[in-house]
Amino acid sequence: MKKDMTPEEYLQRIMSKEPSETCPMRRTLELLSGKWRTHILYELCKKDSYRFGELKKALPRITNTMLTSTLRDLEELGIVHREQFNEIPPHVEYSLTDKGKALLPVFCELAKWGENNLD
Amino acid sequence: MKKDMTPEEYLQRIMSKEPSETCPMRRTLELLSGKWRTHILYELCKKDSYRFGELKKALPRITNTMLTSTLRDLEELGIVHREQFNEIPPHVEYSLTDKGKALLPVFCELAKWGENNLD
DNA sequence: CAGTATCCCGTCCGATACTG
DNA sequence: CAGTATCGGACGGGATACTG
Repeated sequence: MKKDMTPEEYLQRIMSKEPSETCPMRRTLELLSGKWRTHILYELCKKDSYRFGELKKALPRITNTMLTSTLRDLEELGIVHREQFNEIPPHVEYSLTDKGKALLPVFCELAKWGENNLD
Repeated sequence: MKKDMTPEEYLQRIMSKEPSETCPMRRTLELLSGKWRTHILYELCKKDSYRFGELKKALPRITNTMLTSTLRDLEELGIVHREQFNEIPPHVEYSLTDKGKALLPVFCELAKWGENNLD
């Protein structure tokens, strides 16, 4: 985005280029939909890496099943990296890939919106 | 956000202030979750106002039921404004409130992420 | 035109128990 | 510790028909 473009102008450019059905925005929104995806990603923003149990503690209402399957989905999308250490007891670490870290500005804007517009 | 803060620093500040369960971020993510909410909001960014049928055409896979109920939800949250003209045939216009327009930078960052990271 | 009203289905998701 | 396996239920969401 050129420095002299307002968000409006930038969006205008994006929107005008794309047919509505498969445009990047729709696909992006699709990627991030699902009950837990954004919550997990936000959590992963906070620290360099997380172990399974840490994530579970940070998101107390998620179940094992959902945490596992959502992490797998995000891994497959190239947003989350999973590193398995062959130790006993098992040891796995989750972190954001570069693609995942690129979401940081998104969360930043969401945070700002929340601060200014909630309640 | 002060001009000299990086997104990382800003997020760091947000995150450190808040207990994890009811923090603004979580509540914001909650607000925007649901299969159609972000799609409708993105659509509403494109033009000053939409009629019901226009939105339906722009989102061909949504059903009447879902469009109505999601719009009602967003109206209740103060994000969408509904204006009803008492004419025959009926005429209703939907637009973003100021709170809704404040989401523009979020969509902007999402668009950028999509451009750089899809495929 | 801008919706309701109904009925109904599939998948998402949770709870619980178990394991390498 | 970091998960699977299994089952079941709710509810998000679809299709269709109808209306002020």
